Amino acid sequence: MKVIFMGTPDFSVGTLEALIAAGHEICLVVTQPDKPKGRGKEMQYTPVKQAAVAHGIPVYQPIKIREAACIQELRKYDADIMVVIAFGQILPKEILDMTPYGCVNVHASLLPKYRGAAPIQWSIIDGETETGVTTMQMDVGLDTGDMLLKSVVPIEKIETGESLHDKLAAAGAKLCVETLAALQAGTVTPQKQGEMTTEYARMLDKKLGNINWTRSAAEIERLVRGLNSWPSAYTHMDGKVMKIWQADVADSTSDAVPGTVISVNKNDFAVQTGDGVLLVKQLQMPGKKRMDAGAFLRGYQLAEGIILRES
RNA sequence: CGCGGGAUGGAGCAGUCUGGAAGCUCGUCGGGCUCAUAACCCGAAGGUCAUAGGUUCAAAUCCUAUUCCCGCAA
Repeated sequence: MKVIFMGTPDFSVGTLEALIAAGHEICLVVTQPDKPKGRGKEMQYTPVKQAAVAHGIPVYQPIKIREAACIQELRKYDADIMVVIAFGQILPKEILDMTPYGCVNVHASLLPKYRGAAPIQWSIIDGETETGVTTMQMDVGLDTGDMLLKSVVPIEKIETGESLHDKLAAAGAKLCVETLAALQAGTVTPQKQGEMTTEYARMLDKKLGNINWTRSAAEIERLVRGLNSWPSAYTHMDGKVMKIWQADVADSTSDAVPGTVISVNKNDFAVQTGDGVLLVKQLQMPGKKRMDAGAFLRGYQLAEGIILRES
């Protein structure tokens, strides 16, 4: 089919490539405007733009897609369908209705659960045992469109936000190709999501990673995994930010106040939480690389009894 | 030119301000002790102190340039 593809981050790239590989004609790629990024504040292409350029596909980067001029621009391509995946802007009804097959969205959860911006990480933080990807026929609501196909992905015990992101991106790419084929063949029946009250997976921000030690060790461990590798969970030691990249829940406990380092071992150290003890396995200090707790302890000689705080 | 930290045996760090013998906690290898050990004791190997210049009697340390890594902010 003749496809207009809309997407921005890494998550979208696999699907774009899969559509190309499946033989669809991508007549236009729409992505967010380039922004200064990184340490030098250099302008950088979005991951989707990089891929599009590599494939020689025209790129369109509107600041506001809902403006009339932008809508006119899209009309010129006379596409059969639009595929939208993590684009980052809300599409107006005019665009949703523009093509014969409408707009298909790939969402990284089993709808209607985890609608919204950060379904991947929240499914880990909440302790779900499985998640997946869903394709839907977009409507004006946020992730409320009728569902087309689903693919289930289990969440492993050691799953991180990043590892799950990669799995779902791959699953989404595959499912999107299948969805287009099914739409074209007319073998798929859109299914209502229902009006169940569902919580939106709100956008991640840095503050979310600030560990509240009065939570349970199990919750903190899930937070650490879910926010790895972005934006990361962290706490403060001696006024410095300590990012925690990997941790385990220990069986032991103590009556120390939450946040207290209750024991320092050879390859990790134990922190009292509101419920249970967390073993810190891998961490990072400002200006330093990620390192195993064992390596950290050799250089820093952490003292038992020190208290980790939220600020 | 957004702000800032860093580069020292295999790992993590100290030493740099106030130039003058390469240090600490580990790891590795050998030996010892032990029923045994990730524990303990003894010993050993291993570093052009990121790179290139400069100052000096003398540079990890001071000056200049370069490369690479990272935190914040966006």
